[in-house]
Amino acid sequence: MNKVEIKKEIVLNVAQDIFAQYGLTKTMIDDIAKAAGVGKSSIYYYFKNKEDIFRAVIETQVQKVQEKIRASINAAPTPQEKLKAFVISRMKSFREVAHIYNHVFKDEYLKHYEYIQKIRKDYDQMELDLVASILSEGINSGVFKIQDPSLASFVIMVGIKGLEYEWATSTDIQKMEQDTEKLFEILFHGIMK
Amino acid sequence: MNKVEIKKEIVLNVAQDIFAQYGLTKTMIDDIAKAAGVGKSSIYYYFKNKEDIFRAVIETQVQKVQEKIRASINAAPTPQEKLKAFVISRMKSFREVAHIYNHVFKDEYLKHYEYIQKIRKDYDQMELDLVASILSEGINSGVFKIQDPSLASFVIMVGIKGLEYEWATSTDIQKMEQDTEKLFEILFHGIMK
DNA sequence: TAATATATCGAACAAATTGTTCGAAAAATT
DNA sequence: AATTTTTCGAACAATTTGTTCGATATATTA
Repeated sequence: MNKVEIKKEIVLNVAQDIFAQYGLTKTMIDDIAKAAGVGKSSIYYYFKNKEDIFRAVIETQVQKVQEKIRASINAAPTPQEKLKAFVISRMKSFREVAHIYNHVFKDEYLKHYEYIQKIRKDYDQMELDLVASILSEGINSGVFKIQDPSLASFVIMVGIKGLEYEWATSTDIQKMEQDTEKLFEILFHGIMK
Repeated sequence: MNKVEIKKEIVLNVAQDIFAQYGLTKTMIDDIAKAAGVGKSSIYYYFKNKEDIFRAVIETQVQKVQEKIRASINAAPTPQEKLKAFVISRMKSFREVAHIYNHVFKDEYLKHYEYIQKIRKDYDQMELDLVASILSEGINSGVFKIQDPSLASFVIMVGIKGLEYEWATSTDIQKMEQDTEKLFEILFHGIMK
């Protein structure tokens, strides 16, 4: 990582915190510049404009969430446990980025419809593929009996998203994991051979 | 409370939340108006300007903190327990208004030096008087041996403020109360007859 | 009901804010 | 020493936003 990339990283890190607290519109370039310890105009040496920084922050966040989820799935041995790992890891990661998540998907989603929508859509598709691949693996190894994996993963994702609100308001992670366990107990007995 | 006062109260309540989150400068009149469900210009029927709302919010907060502290002192039977009640109640109240407290006394204290300084000064004086009166009561009832109550209360207040940072960063209220207990154990044995 | 007072808001404006550009000056590299 | 890379102050343009004002709606009073 060369010098420019390091500086970019620094700016991105402070921008992440400030955006998380204030959102896109209420964050000023000078806020970021001051926090990063550089002049306001220097920011434009690294990024095209404010939205460019915001986009980079969001993309970094999304990528980190993806990586965490993938890692926890890979660490799980069986398809059943992979599914559980996916749900729990997703839940935890979302809680970690809850602040910026609120700004992106609630406060200001109207103004920046286009590219936020695209990021969201891409992310949703990636999750769908992930779940579908877990299900396929389960079918191949003979533990799941599913006719249409992509349909099943769609249903699973819809279910998870339906629980999002409940998870967002709860503070007891252990209880959430227990609830997830219960959910999957029912789900597994519906699809297991 | 008449209609105007009720509306003022509503505006003040939403303004409190928004100021707590964004601070004075980053809060827009329209944010408050939208949250209160009124037109932007209607706000000016109730308040002179933005700072007027901010000042009212701060004053309300300060007053509520004062009331809580006074109530808990009155509920305590002995001077020793009144002192303890003061410290613990103050600590808890400050934690409750921590968000707005940060904005008022950290982020923007330079811009609005004059009246924030005055509010702070008045509040400090009130606390000083409160502690002094508790000490006086203790002296009169013969449980405290103090030459100069106002000097002693000044020292106590300085001590409490010195602990503020530690309290602000800690999340374990029970531990904080235990620490306070220890502090007062020492203090009491120094001043008790 | 008519008349008066109270309450609300849209539109417009002035002032301030702030994202962005640009050229010059450091700092680093060749 | 020359050239390239990096940084930033100052200025500008565009936007934002606090505030005003007159008109309209709603409530009150006579």
